[in-house]
Amino acid sequence: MSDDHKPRDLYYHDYQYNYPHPSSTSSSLNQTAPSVPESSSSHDHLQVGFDPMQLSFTDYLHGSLDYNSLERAFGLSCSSPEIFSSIDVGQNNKIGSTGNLVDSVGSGDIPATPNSSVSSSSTEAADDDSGKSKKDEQPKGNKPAKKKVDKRQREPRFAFMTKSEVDHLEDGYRWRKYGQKAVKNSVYPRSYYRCTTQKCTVKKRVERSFQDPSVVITTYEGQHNHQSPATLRGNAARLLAPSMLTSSPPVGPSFPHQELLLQMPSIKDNNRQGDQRNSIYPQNLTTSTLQQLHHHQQLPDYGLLQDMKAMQSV
DNA sequence: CGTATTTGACCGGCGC
DNA sequence: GCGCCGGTCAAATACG
Repeated sequence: MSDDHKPRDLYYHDYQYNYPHPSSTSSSLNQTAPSVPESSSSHDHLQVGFDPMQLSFTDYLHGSLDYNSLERAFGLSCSSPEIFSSIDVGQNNKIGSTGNLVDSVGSGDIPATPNSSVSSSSTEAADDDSGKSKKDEQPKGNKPAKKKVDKRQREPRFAFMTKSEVDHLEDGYRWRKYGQKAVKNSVYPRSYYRCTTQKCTVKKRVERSFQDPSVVITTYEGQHNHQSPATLRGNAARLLAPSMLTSSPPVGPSFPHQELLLQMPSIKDNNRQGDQRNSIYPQNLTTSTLQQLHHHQQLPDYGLLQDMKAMQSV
């Protein structure tokens, strides 16, 4: 009962934002890329000079509108086997391989900079196979009329590894926690969130790496079909400090600035087999890139471009 | 009082 | 066929 001493709270390290000023921790992403072992060797190791000032974590979320396109845009087709193999959700697993996942990053990719946060991410082709689709809306208690219609209708996933003190990162959207489960290879539980927007079916999982507690793995599943509450209140600003604009969660002062090491996982299967073609370090994710995506995919506006433009103007 | 979170149970896929 | 495990539900509880 109560509330304060639940063991689980331990997992939620105090929500403290020790993050320095964004500007102070900008750019270091490049440093992570190189740490990737042999990997790149000769392939296109896209090193991402991800500039937080141009694109924020939130943007990635928006970018998730179309993982495939992003993938394409980034030229992901190559990569570092190591990171990918572990992060790759390809098989019927889930990014849950926390241990490995983090290991890759935590071991050498992540600068031990306490203040700076680094994250990596990966997407999963819509062709997910876990097939855990069980029931989407039918009550489980009763006899569901339809059983497995949408058998494998899994949404694409997009995972982020973020070095952060807070488990639940503010991304501008409102989430409702609907479950928490202990993960097999981790002492930390995995939390399940769902976008609170009515028709939005986006879900996200948040778990902390047990090997490196400072790393939080956030996996987004699905695409928002609406603008983020934060966006509605202000674009540019939101990108820099989403939480400040979100009136909802009483979170800290600002979103811990992080640099992302984006990893687009392979579309899983296909021909990869532990080879070498998966992962990546995205190139600079610039406005143009997004615009391209936007254009190619004819994505709804969702304010993404506006955001980007706003950012540029800033 | 309304909303969000917690938490145990349940479901279904997968590997053995 | 059985057990394990991830994912989700929903009642109970906490909180503002």
